[in-house]
Amino acid sequence: MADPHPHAAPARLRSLPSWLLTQSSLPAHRLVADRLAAVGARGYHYRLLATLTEFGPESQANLGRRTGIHLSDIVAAVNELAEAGFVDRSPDPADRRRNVITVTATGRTRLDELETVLGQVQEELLAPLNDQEREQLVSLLAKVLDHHGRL
Amino acid sequence: MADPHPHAAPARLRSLPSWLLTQSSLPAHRLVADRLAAVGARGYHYRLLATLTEFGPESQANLGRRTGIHLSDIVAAVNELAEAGFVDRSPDPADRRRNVITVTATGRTRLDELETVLGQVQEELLAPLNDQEREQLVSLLAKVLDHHGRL
DNA sequence: CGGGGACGTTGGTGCAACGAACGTTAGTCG
DNA sequence: CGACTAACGTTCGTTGCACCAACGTCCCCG
Repeated sequence: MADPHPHAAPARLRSLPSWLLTQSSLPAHRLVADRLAAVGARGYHYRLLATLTEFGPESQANLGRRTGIHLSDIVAAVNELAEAGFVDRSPDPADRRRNVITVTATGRTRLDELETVLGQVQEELLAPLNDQEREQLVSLLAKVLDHHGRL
Repeated sequence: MADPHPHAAPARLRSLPSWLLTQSSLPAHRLVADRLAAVGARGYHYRLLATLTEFGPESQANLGRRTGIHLSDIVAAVNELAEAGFVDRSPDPADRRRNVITVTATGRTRLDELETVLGQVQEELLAPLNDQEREQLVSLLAKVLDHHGRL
């Protein structure tokens, strides 16, 4: 037996934050996408519904800024949500350039549904961490995220 | 002024580990890709060079397992590295299915070079974190990563 | 009232991860 | 020894997400 762990990653990578970050984002993303797909949703849907219920009706441009979703992708996602009856898209009477997006009652139900799914995903994703470690991770990542991009 | 922070992300997202992970992996990935591109390299190159210098010559399949890079992508990356003279690809006399990849002297120099670049990237990426926090982050992410996929 | 700038929409690009298929070679087991 | 299974390397193609470019519409301000 030459190497007891022929699959082990090199130490240089295992201590490289940027690598750890991008690598662990893969299972995270996959889990989220799969579980949401199982109920016919996408990550964008949750992001939008969550933002709308927290801040109230907003324009698509603002939704893009809050969620980090590109404007052109917002269009498609809102189309899907509107078609399913989860949100309402209506022109802003005060500014006819804008569309005002509003969550519907069934949209709020949908959000709850997705929230349950995502709760299970977090559990699966962070299984090896205890509660304190999870809080630490969230806090650390939030700091990093704040430092780049969004305020 | 209705909302002092029209760009702020909703609290639901800001406390959702899977979202924080995928979001913060974006600047990380972008920084790495850009800085490496500036010296004519890609993330794959560093991963491969680091693995080879740490474990010695290995087959492409094993490199794939260690680095998490898909076999078909290994081919292309090794082509690039070999063409630049950073690695040597030769058939394994003991097993003619395999290619044995070996780092060259200039390859080791190249690794040092990339390591310097990546060091600066980490600094930039983790700027808001102190040393202890960085260690925590690395430790937490390693746990998560170990739990999924690679041992 | 003219011009710069924001908004929404469409269509297309780039890239990393992944999947499928194939020829070749090793190891195994009747 | 002969057949079957599995691993390796290679090529080609696909997917999914973030992003860019261009356009028409409309607001606001000087």
